Amino acid sequence: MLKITKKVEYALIAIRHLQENQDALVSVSDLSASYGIPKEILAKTLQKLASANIVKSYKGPTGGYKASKKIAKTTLNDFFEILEGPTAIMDCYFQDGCDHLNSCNIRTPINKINDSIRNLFNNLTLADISQ
Amino acid sequence: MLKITKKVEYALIAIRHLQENQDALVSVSDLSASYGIPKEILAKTLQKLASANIVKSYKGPTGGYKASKKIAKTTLNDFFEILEGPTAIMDCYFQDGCDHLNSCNIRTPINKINDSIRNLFNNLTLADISQ
DNA sequence: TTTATATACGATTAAATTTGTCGTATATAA
DNA sequence: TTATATACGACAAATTTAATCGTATATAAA
Ligand code: FES
Ligand code: FES
Repeated sequence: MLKITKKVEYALIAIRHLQENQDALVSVSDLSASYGIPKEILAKTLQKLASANIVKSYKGPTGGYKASKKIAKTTLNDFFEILEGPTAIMDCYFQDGCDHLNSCNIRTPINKINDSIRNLFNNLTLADISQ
Repeated sequence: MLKITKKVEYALIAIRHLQENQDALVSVSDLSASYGIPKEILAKTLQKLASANIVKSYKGPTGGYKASKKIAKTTLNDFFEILEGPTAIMDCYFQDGCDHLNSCNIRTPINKINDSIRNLFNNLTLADISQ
């Protein structure tokens, strides 16, 4: 219930490390070894962050990842959605029909809760939660 | 990721129904049939709400549940915690040791995010999200 | 007093989601 | 040419959530 995934947890760890070592080029193997994170999962996670320009990737030997300038300004909502898709406490929030078709009496509360959470995450940046 | 459970969904449906029919005594069978919810799950869910005095229960034939006066003032956080235990995006929030022992670099961000969410839920009542 | 129907509660099974692994391709510095 | 890094997709294991089953207890009505 309302838990974040390991993917997001691992991404946070990686991002924090890259931010604290701004100019270093860090490989997945290094991060994986330092923090005890399965290499393949972390790799795929960083690939997603790279394609969203949150981090920069460099291929080949001596390659790895660096923090991008965009990183601090990124909102929590964008960060989560890059990794996990739309932020919603129920799937129906982003769908046309609702799960209960005829007799749904929770559309209003579900939307209110979700709006509040999205509003919260849209107004918190990765920089905000780091200090 | 950050989803609510069916238990909470079912509880919301039941609560909304009981609030809209303040004086009626509604049985689990009725609710279950009206909204297409598995009876046993809904029963256990309402039992939890009853022991927290969110709803009142009446045994025997013609028995059922009623909304209590406490219901509207209940915060979202209390409501969630009655059904699902402590609100936390990661288990370590409520534990002494953290999951990464030596090399945890995400304690601050995890706590900030969780504090924000708990603050949000503590300041929203069931009445707030219903209108 | 008997019977039917409701809540109460624990144990177990089924389904869905999340987490982790494996295999292969491509880029590039040495 | 070779070793090492990112990139990406398919699959398997593990965990969590959802649903079912079984039994006990209370109580209104016949
Ligand atoms: S079930 Fe989500 S709005 Fe009806
Ligand atoms: S893992 Fe949660 S605080 Fe370290």
